[in-house]
Amino acid sequence: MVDQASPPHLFADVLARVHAVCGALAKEGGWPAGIDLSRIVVEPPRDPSHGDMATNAAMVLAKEARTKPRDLAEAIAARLRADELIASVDIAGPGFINLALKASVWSDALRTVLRQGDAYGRSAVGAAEKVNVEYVSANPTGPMHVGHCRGAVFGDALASLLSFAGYDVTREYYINDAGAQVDVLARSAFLRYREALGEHIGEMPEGLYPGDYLKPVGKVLAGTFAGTLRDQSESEWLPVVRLVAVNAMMEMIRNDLASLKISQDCFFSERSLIDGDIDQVAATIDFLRAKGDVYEGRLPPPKGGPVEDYEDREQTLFRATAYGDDVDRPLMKSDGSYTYFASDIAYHKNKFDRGFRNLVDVWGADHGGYIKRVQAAIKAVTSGKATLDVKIVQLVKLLRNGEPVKMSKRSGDFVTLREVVDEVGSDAVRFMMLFRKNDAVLDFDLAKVIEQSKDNAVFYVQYGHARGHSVFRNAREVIPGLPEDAEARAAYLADAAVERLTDPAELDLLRRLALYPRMIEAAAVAHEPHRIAFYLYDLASEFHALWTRGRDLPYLRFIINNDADMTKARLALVQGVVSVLASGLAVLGVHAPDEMR
RNA sequence: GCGCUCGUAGCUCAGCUGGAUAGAGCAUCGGACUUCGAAUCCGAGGGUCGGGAGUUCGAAUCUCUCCGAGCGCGCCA
Repeated sequence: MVDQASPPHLFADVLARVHAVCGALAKEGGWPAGIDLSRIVVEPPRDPSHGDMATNAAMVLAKEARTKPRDLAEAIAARLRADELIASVDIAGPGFINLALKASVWSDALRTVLRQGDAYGRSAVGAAEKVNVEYVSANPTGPMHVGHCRGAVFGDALASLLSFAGYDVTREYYINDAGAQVDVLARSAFLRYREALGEHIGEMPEGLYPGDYLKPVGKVLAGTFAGTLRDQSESEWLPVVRLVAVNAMMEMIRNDLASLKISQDCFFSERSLIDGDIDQVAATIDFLRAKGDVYEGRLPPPKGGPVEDYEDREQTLFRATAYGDDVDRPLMKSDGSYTYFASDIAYHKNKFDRGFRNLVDVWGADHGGYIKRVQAAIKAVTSGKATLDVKIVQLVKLLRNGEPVKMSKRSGDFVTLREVVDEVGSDAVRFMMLFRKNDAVLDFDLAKVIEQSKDNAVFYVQYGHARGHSVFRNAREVIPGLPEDAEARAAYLADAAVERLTDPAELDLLRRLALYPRMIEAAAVAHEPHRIAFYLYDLASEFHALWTRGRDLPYLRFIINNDADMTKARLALVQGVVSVLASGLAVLGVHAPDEMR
C-alpha cells in the first residue's frame, strides 16, 4: 500500500495507448492543433461478443480531423494492431473500435489483484486534494432517528470512497447549537433538572422535548449545580444549561453514530462562529457588503400561501440573484439575530479559509430548496474558487414484511437509529442504504434485510465472500501449504498458472475484477458510492454462478484432486474475488465474514 | 404560481455522465442437490425508457414543452 498508492489500471493503460496513437496520427495528418482527446473513452462493450474493450475515438475525433469515422477508425486500428496487449481489432457500426486483448492480459490482471492486495483499486485521481464532506449534522436536541441513517451512511461511505480514490478527506459534522431549538432543549433540560431536585413537573408543556433521554441530563445538572440554578433568571441559567445539554446530546449522537461504525474528524460548532475572538458571521457579512453583495431592501411576500405574521419590512439581504439564485435572501431576523443562512455562509467561508476547495454537503430531501442559495453564497464568498456539491438523500420508507412501520408523530415516540441498528445490525443498514442511488426514495424492510437468501443483497454479497473462504478451507486437502493469512495466501497464489483459466465464466470474472479500479474512480468522481454496492452484487453473482457450474461440470470445480496446479490457479481466481469483495465492502463499511453461520 | 428532485418490465431498481440489440432481482412458468455450503444456479416469457418536439453519425442520458409524483417557497434549522 506504500509504494503502490497509484497503481495504473488496465483501462487507463489502454486509454493511454489509444491517446498515443491518436496523438501520433494528429501530428502526421496535420489535424488542427490542440485537438481535444478528452472525450475519448475506453470501456467494456455492453455486448461481450464485441470484444474486451471498445473505444469511441474515431467517432469523437472524426469531425475535427475532417475524416469519416470509419476511415479514421481504420487508421487507428492499424496502429493498435501492433500493440503488445492487443490480440485483434475490429471496426463496427458507425466507427466503434473493438479490441480483443491477449489472454495474457487477463492473467496479468489477476496477478495484479493478488500482488497489490489491499491497495488494488486504490487510485490517485484525487491527487491528495483536500475534500470536506459534511454529513449528518443533526440538531443536537435528541437521539438520532431512522431518518438520519441514510445521510449518515451515505456521507461516511462517500468519504471512504474519496479517501480510497486518493483525496485528502475530512469528515465533518456541523453542530447547530446556536438556533432557537437548542434554547428549547435547554428549557426542557431545565425542567428535568427541577424534576431531579424533587419537584413535580407533571406533563412536559407543549413545545418542549418530552423524551426521557433528558432525565439523565437533569440529574447531571442537579448533581453539579444542586439548587443554585433554580433561583437564577432564565437569561442566567439558560447558557449554562444549554451547554451541558448540547454536550450530552452530542455524546449520545456520537454513540449512535458509532453503532453504525461512523466517526467524524471534525465537529464544528455553529456557536463558535459568533462566540470566538471575532464574530465570523458579522465579518462575513461585512466582507460581502464591501463587495456590494449585501444591501438593505424589501422582499416580495412568500408565494407558498399566506404566512402568519408576515410584515413588509426592510431587511439585510444577500444578493443571491447575482449568483444564480431566484430571490435575494435575508441575513438578519427581525429581532436582530442572524438567520441560519447567515451563519451558514460564514461556516462555508470558514471551510474555505481552512483550505478546502472541494466541498460536499449531504442533506435530506427537505433541504433541496436550499441548494441554490448556498451555492450562490459560496460563489460570492470564495470568488468562485471553491465548489460545493450537495448530495440530497431521499426519504427512507421503513417497512416490516412489506407493511409500513408506524411512526407516531408525537415527539419522543419515533423510531430511533439505535433501535434499527440493534434489530438488523450495522452491516444490513449500511449496505441497504447504499444499494440505491442517493436521490431515489428507498424502501427499507426490517424483515427482509436479515433474511439469509438471495433476495437479500447484503447477505448475497457477504455469502460470496464467505463461500470463497469455504473453498480455501476445503482446498487444504489438495494444497496443504495454503496460508491462512489473506496477504500470505495472495502472495502464495500470485505465481499460480493462471493462464490455465480459460472457461468463459472464469474469464468473465477476470474481466469483472479488472474493472474494479475503473469503477472506483468513476464512483469517486461522480460522488456515487452506490456504484460500489451494485458492482459487488454483480461480482458476487458471477462468482456464485461459476461455483455452481462446477456441479454439472466437475472439471470446472475450484478444487481438482489430482491437479494441484489447476487447483492453485483456480484458488488464485477465488482469492481475487475474495480480495475485491473485501475491499469494496471495506469502503462501504460493511464486514466481510469468513463464514456465515 | 415558482424552484428542486424523480418518472425505465406487473413490482423494486441499475444503466459506467451521448454509444451498438435498454439490463438485474422479485413475481410467473420450466429445470438443476450422490456438491468445494442448493443459504445457490440455469432457462423462458415480459419494454412506445411518462407523452411530444428538438440537438447529431448516435438520446433512457443533453434542450424545450406538456402530463404525473415527492419536497420546498422572508424573520425553522
